Amino acid sequence: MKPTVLALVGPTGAGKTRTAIALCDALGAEIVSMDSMQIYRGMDIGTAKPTPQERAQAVHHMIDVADPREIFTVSMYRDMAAGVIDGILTRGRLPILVGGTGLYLNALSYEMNLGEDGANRALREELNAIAKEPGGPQRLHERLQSVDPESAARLHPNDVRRVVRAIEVYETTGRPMSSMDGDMRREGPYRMLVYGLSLPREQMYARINARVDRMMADGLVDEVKALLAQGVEPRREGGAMQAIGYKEIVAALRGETDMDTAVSLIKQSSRRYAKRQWTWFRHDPRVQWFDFTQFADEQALQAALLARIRTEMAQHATDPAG
RNA sequence: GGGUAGGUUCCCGAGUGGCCAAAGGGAGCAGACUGUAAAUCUGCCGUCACAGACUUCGAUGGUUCGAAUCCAUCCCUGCCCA
Repeated sequence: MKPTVLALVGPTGAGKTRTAIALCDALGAEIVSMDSMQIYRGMDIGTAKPTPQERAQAVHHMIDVADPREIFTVSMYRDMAAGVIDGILTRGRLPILVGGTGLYLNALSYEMNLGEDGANRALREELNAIAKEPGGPQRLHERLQSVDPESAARLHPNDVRRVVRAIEVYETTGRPMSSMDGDMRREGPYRMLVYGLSLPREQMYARINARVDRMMADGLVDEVKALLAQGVEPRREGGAMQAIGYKEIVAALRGETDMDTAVSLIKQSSRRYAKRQWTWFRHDPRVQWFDFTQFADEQALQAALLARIRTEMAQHATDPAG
């Protein structure tokens, strides 16, 4: 019988952090953060990382485990988080995945073929160089077409990143990525119970805007300065500085925009990000949604969520097919 | 009061007689997503009974087979002179 793992997902600002903490005591659970940016040390304000006080209320994992000067990837996340989850289970506790990075949830949910071959950096750079030439994206797409027509048909020629990765997979494994589809869809080692927190679009956007203002008041600019002083590269593709709230402040610090513009850009990207998360999770059939407007207050929602979790865990325990 | 530059679809901004529902960008909306994922990519974007029709380019009137584009008057805005 696969061990049960809980997941609490939803767009930014939906209240995942607080709700998860409230759940932990009652369930004997430990939080495994599922956030691609809270991973990095020194990025606290802009990522809305749980505060020290919050972290004292429940055990948190997968926060501050990466150096912002390094690039932390999905597969690294998957490997490290899997170890953490197994440790929690071994201690007889319940892991609860909390965060808004959909890809990370899937990496833990399915046997995604991430781990077999490391990124082929040299080849990737070579392909990326081709992509920058005029007509390059088209030529890359044609190249993929000749070795993996199925993936090529799936990918838009402008989707350079994915085209490059598909070529890379073929070149390094000798197998087209599309032939691995079956492997990648296979269920992973855990039985996932996924819950989603949501609220109406307007409220969500209003909360995001307010949260960004609070981040500025809390010293986001200084936080970014500290990261830069520490040697974090401001312009690298990938890694910490592509985080919303950080790249915009960097631009302002360099005088490319003024601070007011930066703040409104942060709000805007955050809203769009929330929309993308919403799109992602809404299309995940496993998610059971809890909308804040359907409950009198936060406590009522938490109580309902807790009741649902208990019911489903009990069912699972008695389900021989489980 | 005089001069001057202008008023274009949610915003910015092309367009100077037909090829214009009107380039391009932004915003917005929708979608995708398998080792960068808070990233990246895609589609839609005047209205409708949608292979067509209808209403738009400050307002009104005019020239013309035909106008966002030409003319007249008016309204408004920026700048300069008084």
